[in-house]
Amino acid sequence: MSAASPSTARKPSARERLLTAADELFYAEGIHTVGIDRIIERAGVAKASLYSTFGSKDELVRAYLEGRHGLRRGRLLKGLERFEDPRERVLGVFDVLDELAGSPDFRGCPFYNASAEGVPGGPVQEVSDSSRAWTRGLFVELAREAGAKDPAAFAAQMVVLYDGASVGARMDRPAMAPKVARAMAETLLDAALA
Amino acid sequence: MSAASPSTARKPSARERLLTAADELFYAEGIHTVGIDRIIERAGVAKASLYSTFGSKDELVRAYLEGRHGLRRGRLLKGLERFEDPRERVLGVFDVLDELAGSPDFRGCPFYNASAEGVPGGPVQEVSDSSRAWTRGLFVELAREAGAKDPAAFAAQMVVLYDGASVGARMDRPAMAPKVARAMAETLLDAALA
DNA sequence: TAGAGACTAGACAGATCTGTCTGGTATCGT
DNA sequence: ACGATACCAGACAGATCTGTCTAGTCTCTA
Repeated sequence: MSAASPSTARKPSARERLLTAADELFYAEGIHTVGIDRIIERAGVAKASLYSTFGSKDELVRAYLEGRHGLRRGRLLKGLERFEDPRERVLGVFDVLDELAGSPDFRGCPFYNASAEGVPGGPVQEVSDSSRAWTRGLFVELAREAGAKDPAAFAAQMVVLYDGASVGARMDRPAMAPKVARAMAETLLDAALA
Repeated sequence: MSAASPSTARKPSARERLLTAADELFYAEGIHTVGIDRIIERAGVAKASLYSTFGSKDELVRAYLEGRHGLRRGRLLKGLERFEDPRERVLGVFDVLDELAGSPDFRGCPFYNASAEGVPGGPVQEVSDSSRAWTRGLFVELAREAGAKDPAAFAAQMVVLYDGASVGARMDRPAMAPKVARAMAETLLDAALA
C-alpha cells in the first residue's frame, strides 16, 4: 500500500529481470539448450548477480517453474470467474486452455517439457508434482460443484483430457485439441451426472 | 540354447549395437543429457564407427526416432490382432498402451520428449509429425470399422485421449491414466455411434 | 595370399557450458 | 559524508560436448 511511485517508472530488480528472461527462453527453447549467458544477456544482468541471487542454474529453473505454476493458477482462477453455472465452470478450463493455445508462443506444458529433458528426481519433479496435484484438486472441486457422482473419478478423466489437449496443441498446429477436449468433456460430464 | 549354433550366433553389427544403445539411453534420460561417449561405451563401438555410420548425432537421433516409430506401429498392429470385434479394436489401443505403461521403464512418448528438448524444425519434428499422422490414421480406420458417424472427428478425440493417457502414465506413477482413458473412450464411442 | 572393407582405440581440436572471482559503480538510509 | 547494499563487466577455470583424424586389427573373398 505504501510507496506508490506514480511517475517514476521503477526499474525491475535484477531478480525480476532474470526471471522474465529465463521464463521466455526456457519455455520457448528448452532448459538444456538455453545457457546462462543467453539469459543474463537478455536480462541485462551480470553473471555474478545471477549466482548471488539464485545460487545455481538448477535453482533458477525451479524458480522459473514455480513462476509458471503461479501463472497458470492465476490464469485459470481468473478465467473461471466469468462463469456462473457449475457446468460451465468445468468446461471453462478448456476454454482457458484454448485461448492460451491460440497464441503462437504456446509450447505445451512447461512442467512436462522440463521433465522430458532430465532424469527423474530433483526440483523439476517436485514443482511438477505439486502443480499436477493442484490441477487435479481444481477439477475435483469443480466436479463436486457440478454434481458429479464420483468427483475424484471424473477429475481423473478431466486431467487426461487436459494433458491430451495440451500435447495436441503443441504438436499439431493450428491447435484444435482444446476444442475437441471441451466437447469430450461435455459428453463425459453428462455421463458423470447420471 | 546349446553352443551348437555358431553360425547363427553372429555378433550384431556396429550399427545395430549403436541403435540399441542409443535407444535405451535416449529414451531413459533424454537426448541432450546423453553424450556420444556414453553411447559408444555402452555399444562397445569406436567413435569413428558412429560417425562413419550416421554422420552426426542428429542423424543418430533421427534413426532412434524412426526405430521407435516402427516399434510402436508393430506393437499396436500386433496387439490389435487379438481383437475381433471392431469396438474392441478401438478400445484395444488403450489396452496396448496400458500394458506398455505398466513397465517401470516407460517414460512417455519418445517423440514428444524429443520435441520438448529442442527448437522446432529439424529431423525430430519430421519423424514426430509422421508418427502422429500414422496414429491418427489408425484411429480413423478403426473408427470407420466400428461404425462411427464421423470417423475423422472421433479419431481426433481418440488422439487426445491417447496423448493424455501417455502423459499421465509418465507423470503420475503408478500409471492409472490409460485405464481411465479406455473408459472414456468407451463412453465416447457410444456417443459417436448414435 | 593379398587386398578391401569393417571395425577399434584413443588423441586431439574447437566450441560451449556452469560456476568463481576480481574489481568497479550507483543508490540509499542514517 | 559514509558505509551497506545491489549491481555491472568480464576474465578465468574446469568440465564436457561434438566431431576429426591417425593408426592398427580382424575377416572375408577373389
